[in-house]
Amino acid sequence: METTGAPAPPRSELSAALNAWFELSARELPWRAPDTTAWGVLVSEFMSQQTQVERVIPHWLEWMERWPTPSALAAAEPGEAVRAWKRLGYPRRALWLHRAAVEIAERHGDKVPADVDALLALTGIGPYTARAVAVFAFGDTHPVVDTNTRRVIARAVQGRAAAGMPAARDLTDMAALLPSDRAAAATFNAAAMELGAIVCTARAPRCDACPIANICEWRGAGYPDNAPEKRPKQAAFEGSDRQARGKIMELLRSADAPVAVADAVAAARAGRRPRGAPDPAQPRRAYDSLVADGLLVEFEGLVRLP
DNA sequence: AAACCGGGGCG
DNA sequence: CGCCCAGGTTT
Repeated sequence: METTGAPAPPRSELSAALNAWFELSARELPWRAPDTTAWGVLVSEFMSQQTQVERVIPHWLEWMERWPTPSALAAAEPGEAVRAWKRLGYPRRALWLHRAAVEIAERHGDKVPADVDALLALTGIGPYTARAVAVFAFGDTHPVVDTNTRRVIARAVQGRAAAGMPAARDLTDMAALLPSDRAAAATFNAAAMELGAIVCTARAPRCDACPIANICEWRGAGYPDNAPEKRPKQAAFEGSDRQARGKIMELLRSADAPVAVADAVAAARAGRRPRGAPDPAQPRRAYDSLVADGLLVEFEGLVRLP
C-alpha cells in the first residue's frame, strides 16, 4: 500500500468512529431486531442481493410470517415461493431460496449452518452471503464485503473514488480494520455497509454527514480520480429478454390455474416497445429460458409454476 | 473474465 | 435517460 504525506490514523479510530455512528444512525431494519433467527438473516440476504433494502422490508415481513423456518418453506411448493417473491426481481433467487430451505431441512436438521463452507454449499449462497450469515446470525468475525463496503474501503482507506481493486484486496483491507472483539467486529461489518448505503453513496456522497470524513483518504487527497468504476454497461431493459421473461412470470404469478403455452409466449410480447425492429424469436427464447431455469413447468400444452 | 439474470428509484 | 443496487451462477 502506498502511503504519502501524514501517516494514517490507527485502524481502531476508524472502526470506533464508524461503530459509534452506527449505534446512533443505523436504520431499524426488521431483521436487525434482537430476536431475529438465523433463518431470518439468511432470507434477508437472499432478498437483498441486487435489490435495495427498503424495497425488501415488506416482502421479508410477509415471508417470515408465512414461512418462519426452513422446513416451513421446504414444505411449500417452489412455485409458491416464486409467487410470494412478487416483483422483487431475479425470480431465480426465490427458487434458490426454496432449494436452500430444502437442503437445510434435509441435511442440517432444519438449522441454518454456522460454518462458512457449509453455507457456501447451499444453493444460491456465494462468498458474500455465506460470510454475511456467519457474521450477522452467528457473530463470526470474518470480513463481510459487499458493494457498499468496497466503496467505503476504496475511499476511506485506499483514497480512490470507487472500488476498482481486486475483490481480494478489499477483503484483506477490511480484515485489517476489523476489531478483535467479536460483537464489535459484527457491528463494524454492518456499519461499513450502512455507511456506504446511506452516506458514502456512489452518486452523491454526503461527506458533511460522514463520521469518518476527517480520516478519509479520498477526501484528504482532494477527491482524486473522481470517475465511476469501469463496469460493463448493462444492456437496456426496455425490449430486453429480461423484460420479456418478466412479462411471462407476471402472467404466471397472477394465474390461479395453468395457462396455455401459447398465451405464456404471447405475454412476452405484451407492452413491449423496442427501439428498433422487434426480435421475432425473443418471446419463445424467453419462455424456453424460464423452463430451463426451472421457473416454469410445461405439461400437455399448458404451463404452470413449479 | 465476461455474460446473464428484474425491477425500481434517484439525480 | 443513465447509473446503481446487502450477488450468484454459468460459460
